[in-house]
Amino acid sequence: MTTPRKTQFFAESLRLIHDRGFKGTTMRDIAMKMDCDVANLYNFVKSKQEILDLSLFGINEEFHNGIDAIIQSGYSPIAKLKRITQLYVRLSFEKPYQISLLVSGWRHLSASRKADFLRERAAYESKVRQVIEEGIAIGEMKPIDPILATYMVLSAMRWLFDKSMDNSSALNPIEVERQINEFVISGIEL
Amino acid sequence: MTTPRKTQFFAESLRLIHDRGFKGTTMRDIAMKMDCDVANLYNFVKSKQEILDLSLFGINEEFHNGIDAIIQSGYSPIAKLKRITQLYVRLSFEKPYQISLLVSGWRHLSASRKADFLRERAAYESKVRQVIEEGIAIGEMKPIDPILATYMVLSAMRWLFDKSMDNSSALNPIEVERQINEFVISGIEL
DNA sequence: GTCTATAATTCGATAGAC
DNA sequence: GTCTATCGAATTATAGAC
Repeated sequence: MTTPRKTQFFAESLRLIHDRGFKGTTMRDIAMKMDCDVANLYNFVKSKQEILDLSLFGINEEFHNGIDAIIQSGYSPIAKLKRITQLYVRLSFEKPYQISLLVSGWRHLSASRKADFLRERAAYESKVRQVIEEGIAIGEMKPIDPILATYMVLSAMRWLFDKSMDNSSALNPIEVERQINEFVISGIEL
Repeated sequence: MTTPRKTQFFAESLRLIHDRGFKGTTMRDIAMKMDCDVANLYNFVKSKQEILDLSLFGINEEFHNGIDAIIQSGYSPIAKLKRITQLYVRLSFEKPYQISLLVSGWRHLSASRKADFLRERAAYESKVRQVIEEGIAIGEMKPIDPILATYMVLSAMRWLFDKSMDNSSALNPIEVERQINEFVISGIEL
């Protein structure tokens, strides 16, 4: 069951985890934000670790589903790449604190869950790489190293989640998406 | 005084801090790697926090000095940008664990030192932005948003330190630098 | 769902002998 | 520089009453 209180619990937790890191965020910190006692938090999760697990694999699945839908579409490699950046930009604006987990928070997963995450991440990086390889093969893209290109394309957007939660920057999602796509595509299009 | 033992202390500390995070790394963890007792570590620093402070502001100064030398040179904006990526790539290979601090470890600085760091970071981002603005002004670069361009250019390299410490990837620094520069410049050159 | 109280562990740091 | 020993504080998590 998802209650408003539970929703607030995850929202406050993720904000704190982003600001102070997972280990640097205590259950007391979260309880303070929730204005309740520490013991209450265990109504929502059975451990602190579970906050990270549920949040991280939630956004992970959402991202993977989006990628898979794009990969399986009939679009050209360039069009697919544009849709992938579009997906990443949208998620960075809508769920910046979850994206933060995909970028850096995953390090604090348990050893077993971390192995799961890294395996899945390698899998979707491989999917993006195959799009680029296909683009090169059909002459749509430059003969760039597909592995490096994958890292550069995905990494070029990894500042966005951090700025989108900064109210002082006031970015326009539409304009940001347009400019990121132009930059990325210019760097890779033949 | 810098002894071999002290050098090892910082090396082991930085590796652990990268893998487990600053809060997730304990003085006991470091002592274990050093094969000595916890108390010995306080011969090298007066607190755990000082490990982060010294390491982070050390690499920070090195990076800033490099940027400043490039900015003050007589090169064209495009050439300056190439040299900046060259500097970033070189440091990512030579000192990946320190670069990791610049990318994410800075969050665990004390409030006062964190403010210092963020001020200096904004200053050098501004310097890079001015190079791009000049490049646009003289018609060397596309009329891209200079702020977004700065973030994209710098961010496009932020995966590198992480891969360079991964022995299984075996990247060639020269080739990586060439491809990153080609990607970045293609994305921004008119 | 909320609270009080507390168990059990782990942490950074210090004192003082050698 | 190295060690033993330990302090005081902070942490996650649980038990049990309301």
